Amino acid sequence: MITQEQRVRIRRQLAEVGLRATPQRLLILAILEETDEHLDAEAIYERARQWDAQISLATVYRALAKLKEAGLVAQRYFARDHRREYYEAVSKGEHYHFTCLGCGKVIEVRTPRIAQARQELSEALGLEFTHACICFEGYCPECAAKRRRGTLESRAVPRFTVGNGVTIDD
Amino acid sequence: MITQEQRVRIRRQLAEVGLRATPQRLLILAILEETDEHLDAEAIYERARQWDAQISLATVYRALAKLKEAGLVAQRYFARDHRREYYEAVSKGEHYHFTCLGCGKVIEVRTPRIAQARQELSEALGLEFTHACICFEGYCPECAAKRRRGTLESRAVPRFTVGNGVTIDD
DNA sequence: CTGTAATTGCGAATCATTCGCATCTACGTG
DNA sequence: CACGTAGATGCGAATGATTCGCAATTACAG
Ligand SMILES: [Mn+2]
Ligand SMILES: [Mn+2]
Ligand SMILES: [Zn+2]
Ligand SMILES: [Zn+2]
Repeated sequence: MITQEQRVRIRRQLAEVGLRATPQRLLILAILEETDEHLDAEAIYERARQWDAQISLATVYRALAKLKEAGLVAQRYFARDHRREYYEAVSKGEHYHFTCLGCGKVIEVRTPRIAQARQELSEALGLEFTHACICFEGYCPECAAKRRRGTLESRAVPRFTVGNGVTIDD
Repeated sequence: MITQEQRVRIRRQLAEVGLRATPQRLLILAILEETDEHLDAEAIYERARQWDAQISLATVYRALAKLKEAGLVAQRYFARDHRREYYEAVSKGEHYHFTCLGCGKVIEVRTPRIAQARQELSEALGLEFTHACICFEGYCPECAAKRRRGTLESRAVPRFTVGNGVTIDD
């Protein structure tokens, strides 16, 4: 499932940021780079186990912390549950997330407004931004319609699959 | 400390949103409305105890959940620790937060760009926004300067006091 | 090939928040 | 202004994602 050239590329990425290329880290990074979903530690652990039956959940957590610190993966929070952390490869590019409270779908969105806000606030106040945690929530078009009609089952379990991205340009 | 007219006003606010006016809720709302800080459940509990020695931490949590649901208080997350929830009265108005990773100070900022992003994304995608969790982090001017000079003690404990707000207008 | 600091796996610990349950109470009704 | 009841409270125990301690292993610079 993990090609040789993928392995080589990831190995190089790790070297570039000064992280030891352990098989666990290679695996975790490969998992995150080949999916379009947003995974939490548990889900990554489940997938990793299929390749390395011995890997430990604590290792997954520690690897994610290192990869995040090194800028190779991004940690995200979705909707109301900020106790559970999700991860995705930063190679997917800068974007934000909208979570549907009806069906749990996560829609990736792109807009220059956030960067613009950072820029303006930075100039006005001398602040030095390093990070912004942005998460939107509400209802996707389908669930919004159902809700207006009163056909939305009140507490759909958030499944956090990923929807189509859209770009607002400047 | 809680004036008679304050009590009456809060009682009316609760009635308007259909919540029973229990003394615990009155107290918690009064505490949140008279401070400029952002308090977590524990901090609210400590302050509330000075007026009602019997109040329970669980009640503080349940009251905050109701008050939030009713739109009287807002829940916030700051910087990296999204496991701890902070609260403030919504009567303070719409604004966002920047947390300094050096000194822990929270600076309130106002910018129309977020609402603009919501508006544009809403039109482009048919999304119905109900909420946005926005938190910025980085370094305040003082800590940024220290950091460039290498004089910033690496791990200042976040204290989450509040700094001056600033408005970027449209 | 070697030495060493970094990493791993395992299980136990954390700790903010939520729950269960028996007891109260706010408040609409007659 | 009692009454009845849905809704609140206080207490302590449970939850559950994440973190830690420690002994054994391993990546990799020299
Ligand atoms: Mn994403
Ligand atoms: Mn604030
Ligand atoms: Zn939906
Ligand atoms: Zn600072």
